[in-house]
Amino acid sequence: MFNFAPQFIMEKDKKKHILETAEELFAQKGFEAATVRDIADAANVNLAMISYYFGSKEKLMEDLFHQRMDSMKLKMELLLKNEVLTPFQKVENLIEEYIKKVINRQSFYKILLCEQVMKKNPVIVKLVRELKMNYAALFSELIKEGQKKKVFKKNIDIVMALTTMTGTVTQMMVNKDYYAEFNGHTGLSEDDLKKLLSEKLNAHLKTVFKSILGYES
Amino acid sequence: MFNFAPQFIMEKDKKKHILETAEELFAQKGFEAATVRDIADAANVNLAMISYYFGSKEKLMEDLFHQRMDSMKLKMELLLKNEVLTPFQKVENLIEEYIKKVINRQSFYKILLCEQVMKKNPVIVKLVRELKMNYAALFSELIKEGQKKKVFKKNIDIVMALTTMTGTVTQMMVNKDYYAEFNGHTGLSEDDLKKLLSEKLNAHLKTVFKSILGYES
DNA sequence: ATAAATTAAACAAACGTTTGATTAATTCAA
DNA sequence: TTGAATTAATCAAACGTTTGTTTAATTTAT
Repeated sequence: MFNFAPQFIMEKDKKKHILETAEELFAQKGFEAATVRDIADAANVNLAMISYYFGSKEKLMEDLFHQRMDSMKLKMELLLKNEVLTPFQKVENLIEEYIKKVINRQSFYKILLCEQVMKKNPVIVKLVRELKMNYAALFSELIKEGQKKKVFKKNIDIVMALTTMTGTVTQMMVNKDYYAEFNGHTGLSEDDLKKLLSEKLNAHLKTVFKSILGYES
Repeated sequence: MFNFAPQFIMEKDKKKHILETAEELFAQKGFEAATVRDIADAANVNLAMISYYFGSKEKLMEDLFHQRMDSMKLKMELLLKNEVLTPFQKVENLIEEYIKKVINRQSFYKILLCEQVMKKNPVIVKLVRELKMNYAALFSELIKEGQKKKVFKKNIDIVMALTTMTGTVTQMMVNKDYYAEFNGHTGLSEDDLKKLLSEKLNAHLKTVFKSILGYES
C-alpha cells in the first residue's frame, strides 16, 4: 500500500554495509538459506533495518545486482573504440579485465552463477540477459574488426568463444582449492593464490583464444 | 492372491520416482527453495513419505548425489586402458562423453554447479572433491601417455585444461537460450537445440584442446 | 519540534519433521 | 487352506521452529 522506505535520505554508508554483508552471506549460503536475521546479525544492525532500507529481502538482492552490474557495462564500449590497440590486444585486454573482475568480486560472481542456473527472480533474469546479449554484440564487433584486418579467421562462434572465457574463469573460481591441492600449492595465502590463478588463467585463455580466433602472433 | 510384484520392487520404483521429481525441483528452484511439500505434491505422494524413505530432505539430496555420481566413476578408467585409441582420440572421447552426460542430465548438473559454489553439505563436498581429484589424476595419466608418444607438448596444466572443458560445457548449459537467441535459432525444439549444442561444443572443444595439448593432426 | 533512524516485540505463514491411526501385504503355525 | 500375528506402507493432522515482514514505541539528529 504505502511505501515508507525513504528514497534519498538514507545513510549510504549503512546501506552499503548491509549490501556487502548480504553479498557475502548470499554467496556463502545461497539466497534462500541466508536469512534476514543472518544478515542483520552479521552486519550488526537491527533486523527491521533491512526492510526499512530495501523494502524486502528480494529487493535487497535486486539492489545488489543493479549495483554490481552497472559497473560492468561501459568498459567494453570504451575498449572497442580504442584506436591504438590491435584487435587481438583488445581481446587480451577483455580477458584480463574479466579475470580481474571475477577474482576481485568472487562473492558476487558466485551469486550470479546460481541465479543464472535457477532464473527465479525476473528482474535479475532480465538484467543478466541484457548484459549477456550486449556483451555478445560488442564482442562480435571486435571480431569483425579483426576479420576485416585479416588477422582473425572467418566463421567464429561468438557466444561459444565467450562461453569458454566465462566458463573457464567461473569454474576455476569455484574449484580453485582443487587446483591448489592438485598442484601441491599448500602453504599459499589467499592473495598469493589469487595472483597465481590470475596469471595462469591469463596465459591459458590467451593461447586458447589464439586458437579460437585463428590468430598467428 | 495373484500379486507377482514383490514389495521391494514397488518400494524402489516409488523411491526412484521421488528422487527424480526432487531432482527436477532442486534444479529449478534450488535446494532450499524447493520444499518437501513441493516435492511431495509434484511426485503425487504423501508428505510423510519423504522422511519415511530418505530420513530427511538433506539425506534425499545426498542420496541423489550418490546415485548420480557413482555412474561417472568407472568410464574414465576403461578409456585409459584402451589399447586401440590414440591419446588424442581418448581426449576426444572424453570430451564427447562429458558433453553427452551434461546435456542428458542437465538438472543434476545444475544442482551440482550450485553445490560446488556453496559447499554447504559436507557429504556432497567430499563426494565432489574425490571425483574431481580422481578425474584429474586419470586425465594426467592420459596426458603423460601422449607426451611419451611425443604427440602432446610438455608442461600441460591438467586442472586448467579440465576446467576449460567443464566450464565451457556447464556454462553453455546455463546460457543455451542466449546462444539460440543470439544466433537466431528461434523455432528450434528442445531436442534439436540439444543436438546442435552437442555438435558445436564437440567441434569447439576439439580445436581448443588441440591448442591446449599442442597436438598437430 | 520535526522527521529520520532505530528498536524490541509481535505477526501470520511456511518450514521440515513426527505422530498415531489406518490400510495393505506377508508370514506362519494350526 | 485358513486366520490370527507381524511387518510395511500410507495418510491426515499436528508438532515446534523459523521464516520475512510489520508494528508501534523510542531514540537520535537537525
